[in-house]
Amino acid sequence: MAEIANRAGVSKANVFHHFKSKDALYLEVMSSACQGHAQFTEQLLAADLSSAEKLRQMIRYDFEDMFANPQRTQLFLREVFNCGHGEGRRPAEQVFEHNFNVVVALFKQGQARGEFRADLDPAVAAWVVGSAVMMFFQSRETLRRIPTVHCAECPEDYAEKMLDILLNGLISREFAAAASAPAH
Amino acid sequence: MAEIANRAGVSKANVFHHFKSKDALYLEVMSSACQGHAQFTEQLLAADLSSAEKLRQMIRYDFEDMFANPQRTQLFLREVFNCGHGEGRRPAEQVFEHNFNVVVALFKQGQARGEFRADLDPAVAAWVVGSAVMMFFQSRETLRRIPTVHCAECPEDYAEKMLDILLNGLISREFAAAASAPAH
DNA sequence: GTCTATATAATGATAGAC
DNA sequence: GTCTATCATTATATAGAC
Repeated sequence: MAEIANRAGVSKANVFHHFKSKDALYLEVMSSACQGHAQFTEQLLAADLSSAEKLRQMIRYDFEDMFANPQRTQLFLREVFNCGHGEGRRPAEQVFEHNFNVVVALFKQGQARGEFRADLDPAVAAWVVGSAVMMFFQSRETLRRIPTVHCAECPEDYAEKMLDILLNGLISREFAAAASAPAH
Repeated sequence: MAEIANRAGVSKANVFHHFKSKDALYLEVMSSACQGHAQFTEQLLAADLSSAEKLRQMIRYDFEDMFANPQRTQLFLREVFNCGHGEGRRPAEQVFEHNFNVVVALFKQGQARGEFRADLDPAVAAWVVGSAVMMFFQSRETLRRIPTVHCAECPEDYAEKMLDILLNGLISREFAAAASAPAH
C-alpha cells in the first residue's frame, strides 16, 4: 500500500480513503483489468473464413493482446490459475469462462463444417490451444534462458509453428500411411 | 513462519534455529521438492518403443507424478513461471531445463526415425506438449467450474484426447485430402 | 480530498534460560 | 533442541485537522 501511494504521488491514508481496504482495491484492479478482454473472438465466429484461419487469427490476436498488456495478463493468469483470493478470482474466472466457451464454439463450428475432425472433444481442443497460448506467455522468461530454445524471442514465429503442430499433428504423414497399410 | 511452526507443533524460534532465515527455509523446501523429479523420462529414451508410445508414457507418468504431489507441483510451477525470488528459482529452473531438454531429445529421436515430421521444431513441439500437461494441472480447478467441460474430472481421459490431438492434428483427414487435391 | 499523526497487529528475527 | 520473552520493522487501517 505504501508503494502504491508513493507511485500515485499521494499519501497512504488517501488510498485507504478511496478504497476501504487492500482487498477492495485489489478487486477493483482485477475487475478493471478484465474489462477490455476479447470481444474480438466473437465477431470472428461470424466471419467468412476457414476454421483453420479463424483459429490462426484468434491466436495471433491473443498473442498481441497479451504482450501489449503484460501486467494485466500476468495478474489475470495468476488469479485464475493459482487459487487466488476468493474475491478477486470471480471477475477473472468469468472472463476466462466466457472466452473459453467462444473457443469451444469455434471448434464446434469447424466440426459442423467438416473442417475439424468430428471425433475430437471441442473442450479438450480449446484447452490445448489455450494452454499453448497462455503457457507461452507464462514460460517465456524461463525458456529464454535455455540455450537450445530459439523461438522464445519471436511470438509470431512460435505461433505459426505451434498452430501447424495443432492443425496437422506431430506424426509424419508418410509414417502414418505406412503404419495404417503395413502390407503395402 | 508462525503457521509453519504451529503446523509442525514447535515454536517459531525453533524454526529459526533450524533454518537461519525464511529465505533459507524456502530454498531448502524448493530444493527438496525438485529432487525426485523425473529420472523416468531419461530411461524412456532408450526403451524399445515407438516414439508416439514413448510420448504417451511420458505424459501418463507426468500426470501421475503431478497429481500424486500436488503441493510440490504447484510450488514448482509458481517458482518457474511467476518470476519467483532470485534464490528459490534456480533449483526449479535447473529441473525444468533438464526435463525440457529430455523431451526435446525425444522429439529429435522420433524425427531421426521418421516417425515424427521432419519439418517441425523439436523445441516448439516440446513446449506445446509441456504446456498441455502443465496447464491441465494449473487450470483444472477453474475448468472444473465450467459446466461445458467434462474431462476435468479424469486426467487419463484428458491425456488420451490431448495426445491424440497432438499426434494427429485437429484437421480432418478427408478435408485435408480434398483441400490438397481440389480437382479430384 | 488530502494531509499528519497514530493505533494495532503481524512479521522476521534474536537473547538467553532449560 | 526446545522453549519463553522480546525486539525492530513493516503493514493495515483509523482519527481528526485543513
